[in-house]
Amino acid sequence: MNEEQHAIGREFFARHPRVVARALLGKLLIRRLPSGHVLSGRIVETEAYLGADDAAAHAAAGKTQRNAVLFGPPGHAYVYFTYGMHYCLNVSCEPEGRAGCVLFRALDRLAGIDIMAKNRKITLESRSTARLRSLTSGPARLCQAFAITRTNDNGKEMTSPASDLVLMDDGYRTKKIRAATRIGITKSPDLPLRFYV
DNA sequence: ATATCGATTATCT
DNA sequence: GATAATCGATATG
Repeated sequence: MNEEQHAIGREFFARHPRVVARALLGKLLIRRLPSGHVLSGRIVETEAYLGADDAAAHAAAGKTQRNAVLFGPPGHAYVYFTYGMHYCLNVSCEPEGRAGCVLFRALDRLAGIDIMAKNRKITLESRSTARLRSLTSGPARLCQAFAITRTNDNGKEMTSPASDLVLMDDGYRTKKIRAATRIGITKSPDLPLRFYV
């Protein structure tokens, strides 16, 4: 554990999702498993989802049971289930009472690669780059690799070093960040709210 | 490498 | 009853 490494505080997330999505690139997602194993990955792709002014956002039509976390305090996990089989992870943004979040779309795997492969049910006998990349490239893939589910993780505090799902800053700075339109949405497709390294 | 398609169910209209 | 912030398989170039 690097001594420069620290959990990112709640204030970081109490901002506009567009700002947070960009700022999260290069940060670490850490997962502590009940077994004691630790998984980690560096964030390389995110998307921002806003509130009432963003038709593609789950929060667009107001608060429901499903999206309640988005209206709560910043820095908490919003995990939703979609397409009948996939989970996706977001972190809540904006001050409490206002909706917004950042979707995690891809990570560069760091620690715990063999466990990620097991969680993904992927064989790594040939450690091809494509095979390794497929562990955590995609919002539902990274959730499966990190064993993130709605029942276990929705609403979880992600700013406490003691949490088993934490965001950390280790001082790494990304080189070039690019912006583009978001993927897989039909409603507000033209907003440049996707960020990647 | 790119395109198309089926899977499978919680959530909302 | 329709849709979905996706993925993996299959087909084709």
